[in-house]
Amino acid sequence: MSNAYNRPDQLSPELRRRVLETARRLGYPGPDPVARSLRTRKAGAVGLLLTENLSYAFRDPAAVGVLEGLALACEDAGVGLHLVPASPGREDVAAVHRAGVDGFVVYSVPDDDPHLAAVLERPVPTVIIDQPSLEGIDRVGPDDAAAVGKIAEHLVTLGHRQVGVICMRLARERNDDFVSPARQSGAHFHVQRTRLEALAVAFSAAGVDWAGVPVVERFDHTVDDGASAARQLLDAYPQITAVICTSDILALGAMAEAERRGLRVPQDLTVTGFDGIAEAERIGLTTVHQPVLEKGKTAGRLLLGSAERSAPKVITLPTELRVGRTSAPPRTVEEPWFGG
Amino acid sequence: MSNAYNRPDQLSPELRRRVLETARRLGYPGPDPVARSLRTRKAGAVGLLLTENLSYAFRDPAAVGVLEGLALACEDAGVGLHLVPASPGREDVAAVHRAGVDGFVVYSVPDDDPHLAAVLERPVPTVIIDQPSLEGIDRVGPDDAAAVGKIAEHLVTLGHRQVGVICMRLARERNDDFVSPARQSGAHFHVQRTRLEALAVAFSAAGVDWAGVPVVERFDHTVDDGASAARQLLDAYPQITAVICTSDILALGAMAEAERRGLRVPQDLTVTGFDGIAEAERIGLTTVHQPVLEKGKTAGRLLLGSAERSAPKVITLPTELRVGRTSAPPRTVEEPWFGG
DNA sequence: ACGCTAATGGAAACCGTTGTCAGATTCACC
DNA sequence: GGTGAATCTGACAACGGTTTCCATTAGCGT
Repeated sequence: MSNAYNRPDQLSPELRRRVLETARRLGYPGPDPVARSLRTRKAGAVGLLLTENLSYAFRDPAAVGVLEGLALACEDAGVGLHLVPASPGREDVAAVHRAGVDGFVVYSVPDDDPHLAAVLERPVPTVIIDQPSLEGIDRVGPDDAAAVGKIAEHLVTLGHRQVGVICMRLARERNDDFVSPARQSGAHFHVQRTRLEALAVAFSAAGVDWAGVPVVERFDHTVDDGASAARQLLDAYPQITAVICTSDILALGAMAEAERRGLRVPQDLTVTGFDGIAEAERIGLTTVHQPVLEKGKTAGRLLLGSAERSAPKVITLPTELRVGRTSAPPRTVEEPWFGG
Repeated sequence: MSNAYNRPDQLSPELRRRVLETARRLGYPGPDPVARSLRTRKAGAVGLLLTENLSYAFRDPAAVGVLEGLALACEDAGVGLHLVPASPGREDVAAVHRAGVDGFVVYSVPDDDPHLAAVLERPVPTVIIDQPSLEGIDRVGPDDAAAVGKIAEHLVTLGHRQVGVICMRLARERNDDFVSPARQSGAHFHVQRTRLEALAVAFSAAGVDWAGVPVVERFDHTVDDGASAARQLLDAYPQITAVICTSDILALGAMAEAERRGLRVPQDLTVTGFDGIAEAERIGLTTVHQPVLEKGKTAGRLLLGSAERSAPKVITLPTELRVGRTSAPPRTVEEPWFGG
């Protein structure tokens, strides 16, 4: 029976035809995939863990890009992509245990997430994206520190010294407010922590007191949240000349808020993003582009093409500063028209 | 052993502790999900079949919305979402057979797709989205005919009689060109066929000879393809006063092409879309909004909350005409300024 | 001390497939 | 007709859990 379905070459066409015909007559629906998986020890699927509000995962083009790249790699290999149900709130680690997969990709979860711990306990290969390095685990991601450094250098060169920052959530608990230094350095989202640290280093080097730089955090990752964060930031610190956002989505919101309050970008206010999504490019946002599709694809390939289970690999993706129409030198209030 | 993990109440805490401790000492990674699935006859996952270029699925916000809604429903139920690898080109039906899932959701595949046939052969419940009704299968989708009717009525009322149409792919083979009547009526993508038919009915009723209305098809579903389709359409039929697109993405492309050739929208050219994606709303595109998130969520609920396997359900979702800033009466060439 | 009941631990059956292996059958060819 | 190869058949043991069922034991009352 098994042969008729799986190895047509081992038996005569006539017999195969007869077997299949009989099977159909008996209403046999074909081999059970689960039983097959048990026997062959191959699930034919890779699990994707992203402990995020799904609204985040699907509404952020950067995240969708990663998803697409991963799905592409899976499709090439003919294996399924199993999205593990893991709400941020629910501590339902069981879903990780229940997933019949040959490996996991972990993307953008806080480093203290119990789901992540559960994945690491499973005896299957794992690749992490945009996460802090873990002993013996493959990793892929951009050099966030260097990428943010490019943005910082760009702004410093333009002359900005009074800047404000808008960032995504830093921990599992909500804090839609200004961020304390402790919360900054203790952030559980690797990407956000790294970017903030890199900004601190770069601006400190330029003589800016980082402790005086306001950082506003938003739990949800939407354009509207970016706008409200910008409002909060500019209400409290109107002297700011540049708003640095850790994602393009937030930057789009900041742009909207700038327009709302009559600030011209970039003449009155510089806004920068991060990721390089299509819409950012369309409107000419100054940002750092990272190859999100490649990120997902590379992770998938790493996981699936694991013929050589040799040393764990760490792949760093290139990033590129894209100077658009949203950054310019600050307005020189101290040096009026006769200055210079 | 099983009891120790799954039913702590059935055995003494002492024994449970001992069992778990021993398991840990032996490096036992917890129950194998596949074996468990085999025995319990529950895979804990639903399969999603969308035989499309993944670039389509992930780049069309409407499709992403469906995906998000479905993922949301799965998350609520604590089951995984298994994306079945099915490229449009590859006839790798095996992937459908190999998927260990408790049910399938089928979205936006041609009605003659072998993958779809393979899904229907599997002895698991299935819900189809935006597909032609099938005997005994749950279905969810908007009333496409009525929705398109609203657009048509809007345009007819405005006075448009010289219209052109841009639609998505109608069959599995590529045809980036004008569409013959035969291809229109024989389209294998249910949604597209229905929309074209509804347009034909509405405009015929308004006295327009549908056979004379040019329809341009694009295989890929991108803004650029929408633009190139508009170019092809307007090059051949410059007298057209309204371009009807069967998706917002294509409409965005048509807008870009209009701008490129110096046509003002809506004064010189009316453009309409379909779906009601966020970006369309942002720019004020006249379109028909359909609740894509609800579509996915409803499908998921239907599949998962199947306590009552009674009669197959068909759920029709509401649509809403959203008149934006891209539709207006046609320029009255025959009746200049003194007309009236 | 005895018998009954309830609680508990352990053994065995089962889920549906794949892989192997021995034995039976067919067929061709010498 | 005998031999060998090729092909087919049928049985059976895993895979790693869950579930049922039975035997054992403990607890309790008389």
